[in-house]
Amino acid sequence: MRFSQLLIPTLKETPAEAEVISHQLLLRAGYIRKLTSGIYSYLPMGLMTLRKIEKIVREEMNRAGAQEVLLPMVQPADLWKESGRLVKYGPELLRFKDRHDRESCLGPTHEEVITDLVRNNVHSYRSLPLNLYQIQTKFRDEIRPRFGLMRGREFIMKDAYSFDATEHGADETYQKMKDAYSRIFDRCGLSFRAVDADTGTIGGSFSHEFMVLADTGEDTIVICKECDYAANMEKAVCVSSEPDSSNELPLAKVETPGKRKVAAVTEFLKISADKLVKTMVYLADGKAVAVLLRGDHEVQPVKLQNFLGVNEVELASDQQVFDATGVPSGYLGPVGMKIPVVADLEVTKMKNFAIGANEKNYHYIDANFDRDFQVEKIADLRMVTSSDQCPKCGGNLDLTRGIEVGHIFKLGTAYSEALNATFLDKDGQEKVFIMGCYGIGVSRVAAAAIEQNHDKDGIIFPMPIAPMQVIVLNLGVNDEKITQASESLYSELEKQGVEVLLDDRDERPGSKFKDADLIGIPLRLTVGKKYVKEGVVEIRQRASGNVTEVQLNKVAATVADMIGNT
RNA sequence: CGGGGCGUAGCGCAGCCUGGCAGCGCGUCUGCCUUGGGAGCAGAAGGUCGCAGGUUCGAAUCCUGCCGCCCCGACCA
Repeated sequence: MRFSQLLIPTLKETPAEAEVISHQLLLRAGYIRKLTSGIYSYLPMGLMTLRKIEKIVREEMNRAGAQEVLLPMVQPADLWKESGRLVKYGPELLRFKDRHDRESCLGPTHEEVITDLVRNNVHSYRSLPLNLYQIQTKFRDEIRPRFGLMRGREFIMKDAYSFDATEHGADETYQKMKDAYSRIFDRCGLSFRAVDADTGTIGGSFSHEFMVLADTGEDTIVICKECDYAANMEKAVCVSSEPDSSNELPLAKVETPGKRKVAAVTEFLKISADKLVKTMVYLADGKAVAVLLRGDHEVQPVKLQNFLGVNEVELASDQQVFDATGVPSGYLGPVGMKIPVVADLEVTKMKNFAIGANEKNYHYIDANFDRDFQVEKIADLRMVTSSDQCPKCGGNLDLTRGIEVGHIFKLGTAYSEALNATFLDKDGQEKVFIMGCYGIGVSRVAAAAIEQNHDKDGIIFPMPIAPMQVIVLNLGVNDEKITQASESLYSELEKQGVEVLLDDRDERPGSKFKDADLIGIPLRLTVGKKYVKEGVVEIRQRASGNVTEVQLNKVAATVADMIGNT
């Protein structure tokens, strides 16, 4: 393809609206343009990259035995009523009425549609297992779209759904998908980890997220430095300390005038934060519940939410705390607490700690669990910290940022039961399908790849997902010899099946070099002065900056070699 | 939805406080010149100053309402 004829509107300056590097570079390199908040047009270069990613996804999905389908984007609301998600999914599901006043919605995901398809067309265990996938535009009316392709409202997703006859089979399918995903992200040249994750609104029994490691990621993940343990913060298991074996001292009430925050109380009492238990009040679906936590720990809201079995937890305001407990916030404690109390596991290991006395300006010291108070339930409710130990091997943990590019769920029978999707098993019994679902944010992969591969000059695409493999710079469009060499090189490479972009624009060399760096094509061939003088073409690798000069007739072979090796 | 910021040429911005000819840089177009890291000179095109209303002799500027965009938070594959 010729640069002069392609729509590649590169920008010299960074658009003000772009905050993260992938967004900035996608705009500057002419890959995408915004239509409105969270909704983007893909220009030729952007689309080429998406197609590259899709190709890898298709190959690996097909290899894993999945079949490609294409499901409707517009879906009847009735189907969502049937699954119970019309309400549960919330305003993120874009709803509208058609001309006949029929309630419809734009598909944010396709569990309902696929389950409907399968229940109507698959009736026997003989057809199982079955794994169907599609690559399609999804629409989710995100509360706050941001960071360009990282969190759009409209985005391209590969979603797959599996149907198995047995638990064992479903687990095997899940593992197959996990392996396929690892191969996909490997082939995309990404540095990633598969982490234990919460199942969220999709539901199901367990799941893994595939996280690309990047500082601009929206999620924090915890990874073990010594073994392969990795988990989302919402799921990371906190290993509690050995129980403190000190002798229990008598409970004593002390005056702590105006000391409310952990830092103020511990300073006043001359103790460290790990010798204090704080009492946090949360509203769980509107009902107040107190959570006990070591002073230097934080509540992990999703753990709390799942533990309590509620849809929503929210930290109570000072006023709400007072209304619920009759105690001003800052002096709350478990002794004589009016609302239900749950405790983080770590609290049960502590001895002789300080707590609020449920009375303004007073705390207790040398409180002890069980002796001085009881709680309703105990669980791992806190946020893991970098000083925690790996639950698997006891090694040191690292907290790092990640971009979620894939998420796989073992759904179990949640949808097949809701939609009554059944098959006849070997034994003649009617059974519900055991399902799994598996998503990849294709457009997000492109953004994640850029977050991970760029420098001050622009994008550095890994070869497998670069829009093109090679760019040829004709530095003398008005010089017959240079132009002739560029053209013959261009057509020779194309003949060999190399994806090549010829910069045949009448621009000065500087602009061509800058643009080539910006758009991130892995190999750059320069035909210019040196060709006229010495008959050589310069080959430069975008990633390493390594330069080699070779005679014109050897270029194609050298390039083919380099592509094979990247 | 809460908090903050912004909206002036394709892009980046100044002008607004203190009302009085619509500006700058880059880009675009034409010509000359130049050709290995976003050159130079000369000329040109391009604006409903987000929209609506108000105040005023006069509004990009002051007031009111609305719309849109970005960031933080809550929320979310």
